[in-house]
Amino acid sequence: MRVFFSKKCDIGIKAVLFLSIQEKNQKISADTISNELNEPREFISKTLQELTKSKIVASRKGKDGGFYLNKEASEIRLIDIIAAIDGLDVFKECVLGFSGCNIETPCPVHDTWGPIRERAYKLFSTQTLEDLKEKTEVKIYSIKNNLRNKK
Amino acid sequence: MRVFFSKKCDIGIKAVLFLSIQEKNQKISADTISNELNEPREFISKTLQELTKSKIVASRKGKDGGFYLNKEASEIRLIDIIAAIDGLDVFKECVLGFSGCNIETPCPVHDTWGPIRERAYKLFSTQTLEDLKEKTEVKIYSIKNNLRNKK
DNA sequence: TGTTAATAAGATTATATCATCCGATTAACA
DNA sequence: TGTTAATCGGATGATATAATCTTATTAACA
Repeated sequence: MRVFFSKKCDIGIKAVLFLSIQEKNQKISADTISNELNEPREFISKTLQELTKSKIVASRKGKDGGFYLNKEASEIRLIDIIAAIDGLDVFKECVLGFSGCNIETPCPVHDTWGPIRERAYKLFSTQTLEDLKEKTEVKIYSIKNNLRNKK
Repeated sequence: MRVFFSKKCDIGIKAVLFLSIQEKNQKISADTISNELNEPREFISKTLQELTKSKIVASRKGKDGGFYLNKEASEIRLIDIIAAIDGLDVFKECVLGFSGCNIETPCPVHDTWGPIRERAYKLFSTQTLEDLKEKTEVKIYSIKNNLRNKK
């Protein structure tokens, strides 16, 4: 079930996080990422293709090909991935779906939602993948272990 | 485009807010609500039917029938409507869609997202429709005026 | 008691999102 | 230079959500 971002966006974030903890410029196949994250291979591949258009990742065809980060991990933020896939409407539109919700004609929770949304935006826009690296490693290794235990 | 809740949930909230500023126990037809909120009549009616099951609103068939609040406005919170339609997963599940995101195996933003989510939950669960009444009136009248100006 | 105007409820259609499939292209390397 | 293994990109299928339609039921009231 969707929480805040679309499934595709979730997948994109996970896949890019996975790439961010690999050796620099190492090419990783969609197949590998799929196995490690336990997400459909084609969905991973489609989503990463989309992210190559916004220059966040790059890809290489052919044998030993795969995906890799197109910038330094310290130059990529989660908000860049979100902007590329879902867009930033979630940080702009009215939380109750009212049209024309702004300071002149605010919805009943406009004032209270504003700061929350701002804080969320900060969360995704201040930290870089480099900042998140340790936490990312811990989480991604736990997925792998979890899968092993289930077999 | 979806922001935080489903379209149906948005519609439910708007419709119940609309009912909350009517004279007590006055029955309002789905048709009227549809016109005032500028939303599809059938969608309004379907959604309110769903909310009758959770006893938030009540309805009366036949001539002069319609929908009305089943409780005092001071006893209904936005979270009650959200729980009835979308459920409360949005306040529980991992914002990045990681499975098993908890204190033991947290996702990279688990710690920072927690307080934001909590604040959002508070926003929807502490204020009642009665508390929001004035703001609701202002917003809903602005929709009507906006529509008139467009004609 | 018949007409009218409303919701109720089930069925259906439309749209967006999610997921998969397959042929074309590409590059490594034997 | 042929084989292999990867992405690319277009097409398609599946599912969930959104929106509509249709018929039944209900209640007011002339």
